[in-house]
Amino acid sequence: MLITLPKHYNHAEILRFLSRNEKECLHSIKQETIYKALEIDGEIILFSIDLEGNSLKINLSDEKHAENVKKYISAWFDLETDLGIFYEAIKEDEVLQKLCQKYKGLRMIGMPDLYESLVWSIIGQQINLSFAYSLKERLVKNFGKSIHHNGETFYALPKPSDLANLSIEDFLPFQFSRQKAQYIINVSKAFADGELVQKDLEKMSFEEVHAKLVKIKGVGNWTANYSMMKSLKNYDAFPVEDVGLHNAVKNQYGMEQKPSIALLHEMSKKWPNWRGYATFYFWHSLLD
DNA sequence: TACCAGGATGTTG
DNA sequence: CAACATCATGGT
Repeated sequence: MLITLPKHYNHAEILRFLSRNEKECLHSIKQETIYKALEIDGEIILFSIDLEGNSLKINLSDEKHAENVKKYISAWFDLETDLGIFYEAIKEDEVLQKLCQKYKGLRMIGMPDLYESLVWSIIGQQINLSFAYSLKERLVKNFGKSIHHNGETFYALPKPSDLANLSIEDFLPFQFSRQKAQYIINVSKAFADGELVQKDLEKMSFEEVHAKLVKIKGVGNWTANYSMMKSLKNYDAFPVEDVGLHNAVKNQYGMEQKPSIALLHEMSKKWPNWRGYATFYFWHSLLD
């Protein structure tokens, strides 16, 4: 199966982003081939992605899920967005424009599954990324399904129902704080009980979705915006409290101190309608 | 060793 | 409503 690539597409930068942490367990990369396992309808499937000319070549463990996988990859690598519009929108900002030239064709690597982005952002709250990856790895390997291929094991994210009925104590051996464990249980219950349905949220306004998300204990403004930009294609969702964004902005603009929230709101006026995409590009600059 | 980490919530003044 | 405490531990 082939997926034709859009106008601006930079596979090298996408690979660089996907390789940013060795402990990443929800996909893996060997010899520039990307592997990912997904749980669909209770069964686990594995697919791989290779760049081939102006297309992505996809190999599947089970052809009957071809359409699902194609849609997944399109959302994961954000293949539908016209990046030219983004680059045009931010041209008033010379610093960001320079980043856009440097990473031209980098697409926002999303999380097509809203549950994944919520769990991941809760894990990442207030701890360093390295530790966050360790926590995610323990969660996935202990509660997620896995599939073997060529002597390797690939893991899929646990489903909400896998975690919804756990207790806080079940998380403690994996070094989750009680608070973090409770937050993840809260989100899992919201999905398992049908309180959050991604397909429904995709039709709602920013304000409606934001309100529904922050109603869950453990989901604040940062988490809601992070998930909306990574999973709901809300490219203006702005996780303004993000420490990584603060550090990247400080570096890129050569500031003495990290910017305040108020200053970031002011600066982001030069990224109209694309504050989330801008944030993603700033995050990417941390890999340089 | 102290301080920070891709925050959120509850309490206090 | 703003400031502070708490979570809890890895990384530097």
